[in-house]
Amino acid sequence: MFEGSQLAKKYKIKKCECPSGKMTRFVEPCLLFFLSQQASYGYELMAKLDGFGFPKAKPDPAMVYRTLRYLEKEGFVVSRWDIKGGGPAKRIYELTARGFGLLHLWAEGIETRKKVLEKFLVLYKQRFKGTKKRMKPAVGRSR
Amino acid sequence: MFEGSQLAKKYKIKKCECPSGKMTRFVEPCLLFFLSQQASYGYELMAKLDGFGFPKAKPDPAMVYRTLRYLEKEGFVVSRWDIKGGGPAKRIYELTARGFGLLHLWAEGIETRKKVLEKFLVLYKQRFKGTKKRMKPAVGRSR
DNA sequence: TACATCTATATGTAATTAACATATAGTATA
DNA sequence: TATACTATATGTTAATTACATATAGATGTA
Repeated sequence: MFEGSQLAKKYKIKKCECPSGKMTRFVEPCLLFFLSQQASYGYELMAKLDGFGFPKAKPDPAMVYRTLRYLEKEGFVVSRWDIKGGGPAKRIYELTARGFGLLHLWAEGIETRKKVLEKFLVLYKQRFKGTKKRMKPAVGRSR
Repeated sequence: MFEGSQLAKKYKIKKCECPSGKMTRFVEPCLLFFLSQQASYGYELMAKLDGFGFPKAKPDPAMVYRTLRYLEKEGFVVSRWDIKGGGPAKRIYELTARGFGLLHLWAEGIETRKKVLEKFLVLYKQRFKGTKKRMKPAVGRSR
């Protein structure tokens, strides 16, 4: 996400020191949402995630498949095998009523998250507007 | 964050199953931002975090102190002891030029995160507008 | 037909990050 | 002199992600 960034180069901040591009447990709500649109299976859901504009280039298959199994174990989705179509058998997942409930809950949480990030960005832009983003350390302290 | 939520009750979703209120590594950029305003120390920074509208009620002292030591180890902040003021000695932190760089990098990352969350919410609202948020599972599948 | 490639699902393990618990100690106040 | 508050810090467990690898059917192609 930040590799090759101009800022990272400027301040000699290596990749490993950079803020991670993780979106904590964001795969789960995405899967729930996709399944709320229509039943689907792991491989296809992975492709949808790929086009979602994730920070990380590629979604991890492990995350997708394990999350789906977890959701089924907890009763948020149900699955059945599809051996009709071409290629290897697919495990088709469908969202249950509880699954819809979880999705709505996630949406509330994501709304909150977004607001917190927005608040940060408002304060940040306020603090640095007009500057060249290379402020000297502030002197003195609070109280 | 979701305990006591109407939705959670409605769908019998227990606390432990709920999406976590975590904001991955969000303490770090907040500390950097506060220090970009003025030098400060752990206990005071913790209080500022508290008022930031975090999903979790109280910030974890362990996170704050450990993050500050990490930032110093990596050269993003420098510290000195303050034994003048009342109460126990305080370790005052100041942001370095590299620290400012890291903050700007974080701001870029947070902007990206926010956009991803926004995208999710737009699609979600589009999908469920007008419904009572209790949709029956979709039938049929893709292709 | 043999081989590579694509589709599809799945698990094992290491690394990262957060959460919870606890220790230490100086200062203020009741 | 106990109690609460301020202040910093570390040890350990739990949660979550990242990376590696296994399996296997179907399809294309040399």
